[in-house]
Amino acid sequence: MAQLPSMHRPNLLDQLSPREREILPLVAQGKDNREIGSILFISEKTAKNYVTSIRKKLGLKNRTQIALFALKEGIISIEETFN
Amino acid sequence: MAQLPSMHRPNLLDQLSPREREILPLVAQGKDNREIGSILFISEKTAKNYVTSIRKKLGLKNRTQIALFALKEGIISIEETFN
DNA sequence: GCCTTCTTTGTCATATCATGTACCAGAAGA
DNA sequence: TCTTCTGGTACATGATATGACAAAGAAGGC
Repeated sequence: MAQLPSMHRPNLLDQLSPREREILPLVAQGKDNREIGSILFISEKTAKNYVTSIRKKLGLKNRTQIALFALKEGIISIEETFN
Repeated sequence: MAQLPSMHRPNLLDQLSPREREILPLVAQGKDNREIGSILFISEKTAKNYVTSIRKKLGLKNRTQIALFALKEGIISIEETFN
């Protein structure tokens, strides 16, 4: 049986702060830390900290897995990625 | 109108060598170079080189974009990723 | 068939840059 | 007080740029 994107397990996404939920789709679209920083007007270092925090909270190994997670959860659709 | 995964543009995938086509889905599943190396019994360095070559041939910036590309093209499905 | 010549492929290496890991700390606000 | 947002340092690991070389195959002429 299929899993609807909106019905998560005990809700990993709720563990993310509002700002982290802003970062997540940008990572998932294939953007690097420098790009994320300039989009949100924060430093690359801060962007990096958010990505690390997201990754740890979601229990993932790298930012590619963050992207795949976001797609699985329906946070972004494949059409809204890079090009 | 929707685009079928099997009808590519002038076929980017044909530019990839057989070995590169083996590497591509592994990248797309969120695996790092060390994992790819041990799966294919080659060194991490060699895996690294293949990923670079794939990325350049496909005109992408990083391995997250490789993953997103592979999903768009239907080379892998979201279900066959990491966990 | 045999001998070049060119190209592709697969392999590994070194060097540099990006990302990840592990913290810390101040400001602002609920 | 507690969380969130922000930026930072220091170091480890992963990713990217580039070079190199051997093996194998295609293509052609002799």
